[in-house]
Amino acid sequence: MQTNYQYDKQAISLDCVVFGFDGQSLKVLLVRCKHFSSEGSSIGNYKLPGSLIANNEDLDSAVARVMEKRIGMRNIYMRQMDVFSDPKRIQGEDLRLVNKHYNADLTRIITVTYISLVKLNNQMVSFALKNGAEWIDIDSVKRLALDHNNILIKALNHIARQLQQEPIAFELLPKKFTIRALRTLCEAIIGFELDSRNFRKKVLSSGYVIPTEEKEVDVSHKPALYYKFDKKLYEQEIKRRFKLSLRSW
Amino acid sequence: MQTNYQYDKQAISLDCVVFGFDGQSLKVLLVRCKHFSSEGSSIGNYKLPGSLIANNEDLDSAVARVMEKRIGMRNIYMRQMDVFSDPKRIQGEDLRLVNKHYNADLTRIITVTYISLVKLNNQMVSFALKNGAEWIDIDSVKRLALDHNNILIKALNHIARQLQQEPIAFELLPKKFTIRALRTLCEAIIGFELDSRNFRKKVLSSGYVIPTEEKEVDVSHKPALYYKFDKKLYEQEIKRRFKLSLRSW
DNA sequence: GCAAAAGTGTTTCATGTACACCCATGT
DNA sequence: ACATGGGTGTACATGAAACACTTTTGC
Repeated sequence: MQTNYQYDKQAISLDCVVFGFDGQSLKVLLVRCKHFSSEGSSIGNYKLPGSLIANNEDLDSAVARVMEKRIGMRNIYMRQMDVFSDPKRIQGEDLRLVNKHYNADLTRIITVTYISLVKLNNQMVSFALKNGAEWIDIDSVKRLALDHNNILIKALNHIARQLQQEPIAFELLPKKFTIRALRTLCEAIIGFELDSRNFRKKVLSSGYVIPTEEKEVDVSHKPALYYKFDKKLYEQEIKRRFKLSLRSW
Repeated sequence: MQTNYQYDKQAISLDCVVFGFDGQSLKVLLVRCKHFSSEGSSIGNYKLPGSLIANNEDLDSAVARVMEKRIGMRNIYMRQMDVFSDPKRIQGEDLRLVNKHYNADLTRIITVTYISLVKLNNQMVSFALKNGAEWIDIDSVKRLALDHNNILIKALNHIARQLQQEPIAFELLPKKFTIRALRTLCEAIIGFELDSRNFRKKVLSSGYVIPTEEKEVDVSHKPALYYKFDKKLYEQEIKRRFKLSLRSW
């Protein structure tokens, strides 16, 4: 392979895997891409929301810009995941369509992927539909544009691991939630069932999931208490555990 | 802020934090940057090894290329860390010097950072010196070029976390090592001391640190056995634990 | 009364932590 | 003999896993 030292035909893009939870199942925000599709292109009906990076913006701002457009909010949870840099990840007809869309003449695009987590509600579902996007059940995702299926799979693995270390679940839940909702969410992310009794104990012994005064209503079983996540207590816990772990290993 | 949609003056670079361990202390590979320094530039005497990305190479190949140049080997441990994308991370005189060096006309550079781990020996120390680089003790690192101090600090935190999850320590140790060497390395990375007796038990109970027949010689205390890391056994262990964790939480 | 999920308690076992003590070597 | 680190063993606390049992609701 001959090394090509031309630096000015490359662009950086971002692609964002936005997860949402509606109390039942884990969903991902996908954008319909009729503009892109054409004969000879591998681009399917859906892609992840994303954008090229403008010259004077940093990645976090660019993600906020895309989120504003697609879900109408800026202040949501987002974290960098990975960089996909295979020079052949977009080429041929796909590359031509992208260049046409952005009025550019690029030879390759490196993409930085992000993960976002949002508390899903009906308003957001209709906002997405009005803006060319759709919340699709994780288990029903079909062929996506470009290498976006790869990115989605990596993102799912990523949050499954992260879930065991950081309190990301609460980014996906409403302020008040039942232990059952939390468990259903965790099960949806990790892909297998948990013992509800041990799960409850583990969660409550964490010290930062706090009961409220409210109960479920109109359920055909014993109504569950609603709980909330106390971020300040969480941060105190983290500090306390860190100190303990300093003593010895 | 006005969004500037010019996409062709951006470049992607990589910067690599290469850690090495010589049995005593943790070191990082730094490159002397006399070419870059000038009045008005924030670029100091040292920077992390790195490069712009050529049009037809992916990031992993580019890292391998840089490693070949700086330490004379391609097949070493390397993993992507983070992307630094602040448009102002390189500007003014710094940017001018970079453009001059690469004969380019860029307005901003986004950098993808990598972490590499190598088994350090005397040959490598002299190879580095011959090639404009130097292995510097982690505790003695001064002001680096651009935002490279930030990158180094993030990398250190990153491996300290990673150490508790993955067997990265063995990438930094020779094939045969004493438990003490392993502990000294871990202490250097996490920054505090560990109980030697419990550490030994934890390591040996892992199942994949295996005693050899050899002992230390010429030490003024009971000579320690040399051990080795068995990667195959490690992978079996991982699978076994994964199965266990599937049962319940 | 029955189904369904909430919520409590108990037993068992594995792992982490602290620390006492003996062993082999060079000086 | 003694200093130094290697190596073994033990006691205690903490937490995970499995599972029995009671409680509260709608039907």
